[in-house]
Amino acid sequence: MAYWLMKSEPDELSIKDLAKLGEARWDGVRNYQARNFIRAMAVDDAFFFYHSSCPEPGIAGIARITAAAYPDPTALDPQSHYFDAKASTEKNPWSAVDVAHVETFSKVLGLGYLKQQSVLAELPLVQKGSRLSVMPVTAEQWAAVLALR
DNA sequence: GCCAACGTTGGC
DNA sequence: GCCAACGTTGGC
Repeated sequence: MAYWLMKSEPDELSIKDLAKLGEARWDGVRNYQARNFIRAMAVDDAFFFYHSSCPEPGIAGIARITAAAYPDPTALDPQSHYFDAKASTEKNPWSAVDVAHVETFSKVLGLGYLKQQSVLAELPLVQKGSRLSVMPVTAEQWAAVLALR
């Protein structure tokens, strides 16, 4: 089992939204590096749910993968914000996974706080200029963040 | 709203 | 293949 971190704008999907829904499709990833990580995910992999572009950026909880990567339908939907005119049913370069809520942290672990943790120094999230929205997390990093809850 | 940093596009 | 211009991300 592998560990990951994925960013979501809480205006679009927050950890509370996911808790209410139980399960959701994680779509709209439009970056090849992030997509490759999406494709490497397996059912029951866990990930940190990160809130980005919001008043309190940080890790808000945990979710898990319930369906491995499949073609992202939003790329084919002209009504979607994530529509990609170059994508087709036969050739859709984008992938989505299904996810389920596991845990909402009692407090958001803020980005500034995470940056203070030396054990997380290698995590792209805390590195200057990194905009990667899906990234792998090592077992050591995973355990370290759990201990901060 | 600002802006640094990155990714993508497209001319050559 | 290079690289300038542009668009996007995301913290502040």
